[in-house]
Amino acid sequence: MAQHTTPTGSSSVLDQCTLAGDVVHRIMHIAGALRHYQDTDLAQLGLTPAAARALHQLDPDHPLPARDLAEQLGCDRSNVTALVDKLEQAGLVQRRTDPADRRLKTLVVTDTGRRVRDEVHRVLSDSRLLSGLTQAELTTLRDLVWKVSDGGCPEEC
Amino acid sequence: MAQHTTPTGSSSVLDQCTLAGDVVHRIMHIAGALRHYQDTDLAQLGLTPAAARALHQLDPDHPLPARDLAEQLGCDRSNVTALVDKLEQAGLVQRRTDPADRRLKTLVVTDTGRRVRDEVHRVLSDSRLLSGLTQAELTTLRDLVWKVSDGGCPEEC
DNA sequence: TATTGTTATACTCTATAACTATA
DNA sequence: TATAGTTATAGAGTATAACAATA
Repeated sequence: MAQHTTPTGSSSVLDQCTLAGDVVHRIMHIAGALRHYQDTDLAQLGLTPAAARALHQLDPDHPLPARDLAEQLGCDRSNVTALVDKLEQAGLVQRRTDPADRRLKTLVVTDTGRRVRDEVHRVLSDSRLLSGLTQAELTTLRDLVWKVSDGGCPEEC
Repeated sequence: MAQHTTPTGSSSVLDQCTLAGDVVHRIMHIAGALRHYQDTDLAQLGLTPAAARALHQLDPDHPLPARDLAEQLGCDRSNVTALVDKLEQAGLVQRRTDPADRRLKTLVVTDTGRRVRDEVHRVLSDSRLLSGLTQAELTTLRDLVWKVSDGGCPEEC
């Protein structure tokens, strides 16, 4: 890290308490707690967080080339190799060379992988942290987070 | 990772669409996007994410022993050493041995550190992702996330 | 030539264990 | 003996660059 000199006249204003900034801080705090619970539970399934999320992204009914998994995970192709290595060694995924384009290796979820993936999904959907909200509050919160993440209509699900 | 055998009779039920589970997924998605923006902006300040968050935790007006910073960051003492090394090399923080207990080293934020910390705070409060919400929706969202994170009353801030 | 998957390599973040200097 | 900070080390995650096989 380089020696730091004073940036252009930054004010010392502490706008800690803007409404939106406060929401951002709280969301990050909640997400951190959620991730902590998730990672602990994923470890009990014998999976590292990244491997579990890779398995979760795979669709058992529509095998995917590794390139596409990398894109879905938002990481480089080179990382997928190690993740799939782990999943393959655990018997959850199989690599199959695509006969139509032998450069591609499609990732097939095994029967065991299917079951573990369901458990991973359960872990990633665990909502014990939201248990303090009423059903009405949950619905309101869902609509708001959907609006933020711009995911379309909640009814589609 | 160990060879995986079938766990106890797990159902193949796809409860992807429970209300609360959906909210959890969305929160994680939003938090990931927020973190992506934050880490990019923090890098432009010449700071790694962890170093920036360490600086952010420090109170310029109330120097803190490294042990307490570790606790606030939720990580081990041993990691704080490297983080503070970076901050000290960047001229943002100084280590001072506590004369009352020479085992302690208190972390003093320099004048430059104060200014950079303000910028870090601005980055961590950046709410461009929430710009699609009305003021009323923001207020509702704040109340809900406060209730989830059980942080007390919003008015205190 | 361009693309896929792989390998080699490096950096960040985090944890554990052992060491030191203080108390 | 107990605690604070440090060091050494290891694992996980992610990135870039170069390579072999294939298109």
